[in-house]
Amino acid sequence: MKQPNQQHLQAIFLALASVPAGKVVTYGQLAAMAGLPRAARLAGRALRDLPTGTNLPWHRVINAQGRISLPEGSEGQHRQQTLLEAEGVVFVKGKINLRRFGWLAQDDA
DNA sequence: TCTGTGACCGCGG
DNA sequence: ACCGCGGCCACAG
Repeated sequence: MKQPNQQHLQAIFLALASVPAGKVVTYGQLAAMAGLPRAARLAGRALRDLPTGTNLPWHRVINAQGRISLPEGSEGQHRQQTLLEAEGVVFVKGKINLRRFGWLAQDDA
């Protein structure tokens, strides 16, 4: 019997745990950090399956457009934005400037 | 084995 | 800047 590849999810969670507060990463970057370059969707699935009371910084993961990937107006979306703002992340018109808050993307201006 | 689905990504129009 | 389309990876039926 074949059970879900928890190895990959494990790697993703590990990478996620290494993301510092006040910084964010995209699903694609997170997957890459976990050693899965083209598995952005897997990262998304991993977070979706994540339990509610997890201690992992799931909220520091956003899409490549600098936007929160949860349904607009959903509770999760609002909670994620609130958590990020509490860490100092700034939203401009619903979007985050990855140049400033992206962990891998070094800031400049 | 083949088809459909998803907290994604990047390119064009 | 918004929308649509194809591509990608892993999983479920």
